[in-house]
Amino acid sequence: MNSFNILQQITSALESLNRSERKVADVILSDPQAATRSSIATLAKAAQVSEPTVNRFCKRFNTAGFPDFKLNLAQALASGVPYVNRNVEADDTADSYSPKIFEATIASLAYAKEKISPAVVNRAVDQLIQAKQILFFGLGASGPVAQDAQHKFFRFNIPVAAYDDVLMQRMVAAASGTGDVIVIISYTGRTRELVDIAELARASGATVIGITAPNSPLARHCTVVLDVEAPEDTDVYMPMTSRIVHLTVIDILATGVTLRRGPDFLRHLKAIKDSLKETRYPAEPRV
Amino acid sequence: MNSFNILQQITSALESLNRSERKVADVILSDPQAATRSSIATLAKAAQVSEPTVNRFCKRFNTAGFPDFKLNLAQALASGVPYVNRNVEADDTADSYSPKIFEATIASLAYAKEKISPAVVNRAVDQLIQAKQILFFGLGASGPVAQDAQHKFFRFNIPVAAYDDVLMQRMVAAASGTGDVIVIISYTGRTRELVDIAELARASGATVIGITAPNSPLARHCTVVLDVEAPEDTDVYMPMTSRIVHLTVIDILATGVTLRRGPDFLRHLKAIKDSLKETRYPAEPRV
DNA sequence: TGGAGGAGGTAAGTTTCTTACATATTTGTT
DNA sequence: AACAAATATGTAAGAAACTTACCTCCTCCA
Repeated sequence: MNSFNILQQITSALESLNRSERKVADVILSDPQAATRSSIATLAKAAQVSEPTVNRFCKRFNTAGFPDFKLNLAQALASGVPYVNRNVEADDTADSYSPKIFEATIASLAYAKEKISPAVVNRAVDQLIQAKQILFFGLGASGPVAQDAQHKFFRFNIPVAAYDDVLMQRMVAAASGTGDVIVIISYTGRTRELVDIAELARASGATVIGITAPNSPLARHCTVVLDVEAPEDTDVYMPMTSRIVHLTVIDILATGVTLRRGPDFLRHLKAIKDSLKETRYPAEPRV
Repeated sequence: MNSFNILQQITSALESLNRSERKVADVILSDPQAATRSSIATLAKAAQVSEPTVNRFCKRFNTAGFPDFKLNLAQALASGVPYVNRNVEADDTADSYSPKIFEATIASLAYAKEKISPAVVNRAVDQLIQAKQILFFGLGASGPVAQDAQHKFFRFNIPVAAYDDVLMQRMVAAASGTGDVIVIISYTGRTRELVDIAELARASGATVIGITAPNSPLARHCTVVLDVEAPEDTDVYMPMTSRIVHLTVIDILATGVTLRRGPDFLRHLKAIKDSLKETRYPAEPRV
């Protein structure tokens, strides 16, 4: 991977640049989009430095030269990953905070996309496909994620349930056994109760799949861990992007299970979907 | 905007290209990433055509020339928007379906980001901030979304509830009145029951905010409609990306309400968050 | 079968980028 | 304070990349 987002690199290196390079950086940051379209001569003139200075600037950021630099810049801009501090600020209006929230969400998905290990996904799907019963556990903001997962997996006609309170989770974990798969969803992986419950479930012989932070206490008690790294806490004291990544991981698991089931199974899903038709107003013709 | 995604344009224009240009297109599509790094000479050689042919190819796609073309290409690649048919296929493995799912999710968020109207967000926040009581309604896959919203808005110490079954929704809608805000979440906007419920709620004097498809039957009965356009049904008979967009819209509404409440309120949120500390294992030092 | 029009190539010209080298500026040392 | 060393920046030439103008060849139709 492309050593993530050259714009951020520039921003964070600003202090350590010397005078001329600083001028170049300022010009680029003031309008990165324009920078991608301009020639080295234009940019040098705008920054009031010589062309080789711009070239050296590019090399400092591990690019082959100016054209390569522009390419990286273009990609950084297109990736939707914000380059300056794009946290929501107290004086933001709807114009500014809604794109910020979309961007932050997109950025964490892009990050998770790179980080997720297909091998681990496969192992999780292996377990799910063999399960006699699947149980989804989540607390707080992860409660609805567990519900959502139940809603998805219910269609596989395997017994499936979701629990969002500690007492039920504990009882169910204790009562579980070989062939049961418990999927625990936790952003931090540091909720004591859930760690206990994972331990309990393992002791009873159940398989535990964790959708949680890598190397967390919870992760250590799981049979399979789907790492979802906890990004910095950019939101206003509420879990926002994390649960969306969790949901996407659930989608991936559901897709994995669907594909393993093969084409006959797709027909079964279609039947379920069709059964909803009558509850709906007919679709209107597209304009 | 950049007349979205040059790779898709190339793919769809494939048929209409003449022999040499077709060769160029093939080389580019076979490894677009490589194309962004190569010179016009390299690419011409790879496609076994002359350099001007490549140049003409670029101009055909409304770019100024080869460098500009490469820039567009780089952005298309980085945007995460898939360029070929990136639907999950029956023979996909975890290597291929997990990135596809991430990409599809990112693409719908990117789309929604452009489509959402800050003015409408503002009107929705206006309603929510004045609400005596907020109620979130969702059925099926939108049930968990409503739960999630409840979980978020609960922190605002306004009375808030979520309902995911039709009977309760109907009763609550009938019992509602002025000052109550009902947020109805529906992907299609064509579920008969929910349309009835919206009508009922309006008749009782409640404000109805819809997070649903534009111009749908449901949308017509709402006080404020947050459009979330229904993308083509790319997933395997399950709602996937739609509910993630809905959740993000909820995040935006919650953020809007938080900001309107002002700085004192942030302290209140922090207190709630801190209250969870004791239920956790301490964070481990970062490596 | 010949001519018109399009497709594609050649080669020269132009722009853009890079390198080598020279000059200036800063920093540290005595 | 003054000099040396290291670093920073610019100049100019050369190389690479890109574009344009023009020419040839092929195809298709009368």
